[in-house]
Amino acid sequence: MLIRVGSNPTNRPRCALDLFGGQESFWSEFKYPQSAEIFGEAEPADYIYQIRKGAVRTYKVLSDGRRQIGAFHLPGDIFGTENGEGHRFTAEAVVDTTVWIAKRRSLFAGLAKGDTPAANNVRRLVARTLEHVENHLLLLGRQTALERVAAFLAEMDRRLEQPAVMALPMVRRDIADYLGLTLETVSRALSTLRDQGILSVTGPMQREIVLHDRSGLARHALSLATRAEPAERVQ
Amino acid sequence: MLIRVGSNPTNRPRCALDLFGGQESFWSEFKYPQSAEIFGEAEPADYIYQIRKGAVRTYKVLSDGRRQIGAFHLPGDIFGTENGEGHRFTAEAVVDTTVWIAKRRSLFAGLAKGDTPAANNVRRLVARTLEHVENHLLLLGRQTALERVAAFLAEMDRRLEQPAVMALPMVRRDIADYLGLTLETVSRALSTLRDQGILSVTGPMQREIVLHDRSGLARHALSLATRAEPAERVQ
DNA sequence: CGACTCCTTGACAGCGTTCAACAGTAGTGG
DNA sequence: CCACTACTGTTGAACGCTGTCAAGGAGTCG
Repeated sequence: MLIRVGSNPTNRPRCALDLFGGQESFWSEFKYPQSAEIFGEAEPADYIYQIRKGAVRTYKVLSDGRRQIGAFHLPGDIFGTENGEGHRFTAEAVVDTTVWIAKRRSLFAGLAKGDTPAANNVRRLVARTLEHVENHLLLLGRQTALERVAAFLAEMDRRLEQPAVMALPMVRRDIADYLGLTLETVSRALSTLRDQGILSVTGPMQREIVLHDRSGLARHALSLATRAEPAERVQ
Repeated sequence: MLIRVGSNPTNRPRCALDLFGGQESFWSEFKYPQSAEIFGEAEPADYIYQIRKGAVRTYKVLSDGRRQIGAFHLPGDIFGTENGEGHRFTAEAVVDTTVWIAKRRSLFAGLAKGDTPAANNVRRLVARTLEHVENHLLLLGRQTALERVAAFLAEMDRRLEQPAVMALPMVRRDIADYLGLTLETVSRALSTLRDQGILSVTGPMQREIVLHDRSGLARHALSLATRAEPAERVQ
């Protein structure tokens, strides 16, 4: 149905997230069922969101249906921090998801009043967003399918704090649309890594990954060139 | 040699760019010859730059030499506005380039003091950067070679304000590294558009483009899905 | 049980890359 | 001025990575 489904917004837990540098702010808790749209592209950006539980994908869609997922957001992550007039992505719950929502007005009001700790935190947040999307440019423009999947797994492993079993919340098509591939290619890359002994794929829907060889994975996920050792242009 | 080559930084024209909302600031003029490095990845970001003349490319490089250009900057554009500790891109002059440079400290000092016009301008600048890079994600992840080249030409046409003859400052390899393609594929796409009568390629180095059919070009450069007309997923 | 979704795997095709040849241009030094 | 070299761009041919199409198994849900 993709309509906004929220719990009663009147129960507002007071949660002083460090985003505000000690200034207490009011956040409302909302719940979205799997595949529910949290906000749509070009909608006014009135709130910012922090995930308590679940996962969210933000994406753009071309007129013929091709989709590019810009990011996955996991518990603790803050999203919806667009600086402009409205959202530039659509946000959907990957699985049943609980978020805390705060009005942007209060946030930027504090920022405009010279609340430098809050301002710095917001800037750091935007900087992280920018850094992620810029690294993703390099992945989408210049890496092979195997490198992309390895980079994705390494990213998830890091963000989930290297669990013994990595439970991916998203389906193969989501991964594919995040990496600019097809779901078949993602599946094949996972099989390749499995055949190399780098990981195991388990779970009822094959969505649990056990990493046996993190350095082997890192060998597939490329690193940036260092200034000390200038890269020879291959071609 | 790629070392910083600057004119005497002591001559400082006073230029109140509207970035500061009327607050006058001091900018120094610098000149960089073709292919000179303006700043390197991970260098401290002490200055911001506005282009007076020429063009600049910002890029990342993988350890094996694969390069992804994140953006081209043209006269009037401001770049080097990273929020974090240091630059996350390398910036090079595409051709002989003149820039105005301002110290970041003065800029963010005004921002922290609650200078809301300046703060809003900086935010708008970062928002534009974010918007461009997010659209580029969609291009790199989900568009064909012809669509990418058409989108690039449409972008340059718009930014150069639809000149009769579009003089591209960058070589084919730069375009390819911006679009995630090879230079041969870029050349082939240009030939295809030429054979379709959409443009002509002229000039001594084939770097002058005359657009005959902008709507024909727009037909190749895809548009985002609209909310009113929900996209049927193709596959 | 039946319909549906999700995932894997195989066969094949195609788009873009790779490799190569050639032409035009710019820069350099005699 | 001209030869020489390096760089840039176009085009052709072949290859290969990834997409497309298809089949089948496993899990989920009513």
